[in-house]
Amino acid sequence: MAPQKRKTAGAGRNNDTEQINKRGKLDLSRPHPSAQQSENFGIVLREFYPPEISNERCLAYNDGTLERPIETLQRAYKETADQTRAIEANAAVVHWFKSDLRLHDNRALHLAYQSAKENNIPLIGLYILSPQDLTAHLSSPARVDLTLRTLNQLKRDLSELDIPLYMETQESRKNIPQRIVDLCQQWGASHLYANLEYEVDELRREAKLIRLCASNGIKFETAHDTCVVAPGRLTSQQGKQYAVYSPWYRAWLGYLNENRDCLEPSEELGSNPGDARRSFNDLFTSEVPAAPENKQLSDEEQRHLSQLYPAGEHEALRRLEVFLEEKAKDYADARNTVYGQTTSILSPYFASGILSARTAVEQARKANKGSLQRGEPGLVQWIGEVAWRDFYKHVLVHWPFICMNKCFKPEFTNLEWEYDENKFNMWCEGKTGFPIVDAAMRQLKQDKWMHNRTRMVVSSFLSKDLLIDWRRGERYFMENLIDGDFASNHGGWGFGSSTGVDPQPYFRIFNPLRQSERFDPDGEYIRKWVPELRDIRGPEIHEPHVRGAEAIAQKSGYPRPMVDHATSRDRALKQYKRASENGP
DNA sequence: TAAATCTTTCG
DNA sequence: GAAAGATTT
Repeated sequence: MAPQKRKTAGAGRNNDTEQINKRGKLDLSRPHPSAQQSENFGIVLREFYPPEISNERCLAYNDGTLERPIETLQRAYKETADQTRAIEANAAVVHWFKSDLRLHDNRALHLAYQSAKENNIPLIGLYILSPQDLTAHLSSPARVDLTLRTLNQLKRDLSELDIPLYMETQESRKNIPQRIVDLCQQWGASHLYANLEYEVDELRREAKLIRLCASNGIKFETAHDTCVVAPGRLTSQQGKQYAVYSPWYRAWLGYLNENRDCLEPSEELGSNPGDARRSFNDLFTSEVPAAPENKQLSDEEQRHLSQLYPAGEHEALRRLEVFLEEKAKDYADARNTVYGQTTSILSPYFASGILSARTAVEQARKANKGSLQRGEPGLVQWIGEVAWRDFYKHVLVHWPFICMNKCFKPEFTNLEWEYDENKFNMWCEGKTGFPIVDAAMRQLKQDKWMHNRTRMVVSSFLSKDLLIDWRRGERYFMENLIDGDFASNHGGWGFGSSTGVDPQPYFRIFNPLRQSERFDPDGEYIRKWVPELRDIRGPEIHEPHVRGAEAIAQKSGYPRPMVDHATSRDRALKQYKRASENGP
């Protein structure tokens, strides 16, 4: 056996250099060494995922000779095709709502409706809340609350079309496929529809459901819906998945210009094709489930959040319209200004599927006189931001191992992150002594949302200035954000910490002070979120302790900077450089 | 979608 | 010696 070059010594380190081939690409034919790093990331790994997800199961997704979850699903369809070909519709058609909580422009719902119409049978909506799922996926109480509030509206809107929405709680996620089959059989439904979610657990669950349905005489059809361009559609000339946004974006634009039907919204639903009031009357009284105990908001939070983010797709469509009419023209210039409503704040609605990304892009295109890439700079830029959402979902489908606590760039797996609870808590609580960072973290804590610019600032601060494992920040965001979406959140953290696909280069380290001066020039954002500094009027607010506002800061108890940025910057450069030279 | 530092240019 | 430009991290 060829001798292996000795890398950084250290307990639990795997020094296998063959993992990375000469082009620096991940060798997918063998387990990734980071999978054996559970000692290093022990606290993270155990906290992130339930213990039944072992390292071995992580490896499967990482192994190119095995299959991706999307391929597991495709295989399930292939192998059950004979069983389902002959299935005929009988008493009802079911649409299973997941994170597609809308009637408008919903691909699978529309297919379900068409199927019901062709067979003159009732359409039934189904929603299952799984507390175990919510816990495993770190769904924030705010997002759960928005979901439940939206279900109330969805139920009303469906009811007006005489379509019932049956909702229930299933404690264990494992039981969901069987429960769905049971319900279908109870209702005499032989056709089930749902939109795909692309996370590993979800795709594997759906693959199981396809087989379970097939063996029980039910045809389960899934649709690509959440992305404007379905994952897998865009590959480079060499047939590879893009790992850089810009070329991917050009391909995305090209594809949409060639395939205009991708942007066509699904037809509006009419009233229930079958008489559900007669056959399924009791389903109309189904109540929205309660939030699980660990996902509850206080009354005050609930009031606050339902004011900030009113539920339902009518609100989402209204916001879209207002944004496109009033804000979009300034968006290109104003979007980085962190104070005031310069952005659309549609992310909570995208994340839970209350608004269709397709509708959003199509409406923006129309507002831009039919062009996706030329014309009004604000509209073009905004379409590009919605495209980032597609990009990160495509990345997730192609490299599903990112679902398993892996960063995209393996060389940064072994970076010597800090795990200092105290420092981490100072970041969480917005007590770092860097006004722009603290303002952002407090905005997150109270509004459960943060401006995109400050997401980059605080993620850079955590991973570069504090050198704390970016996964802790990723997790904290998921636990708090009302718009928490795995792919976008992971993508954003990978970008900010320079460990992801198309990241900013590791030596591109934000200077919190410079960011503050550029994007909150008048200090209004800081003044809004950091009351200790409210009385500081001038530019010293960005750096109170060294700009002559020390007295105010001290009196109000605003903390001194917890680190020296220049020193931290040097340390981060050194560590990142070392990790990138040493490899995984 | 960076910032720091080094180098050149101009008055 | 400021400001613009190029290079480095």
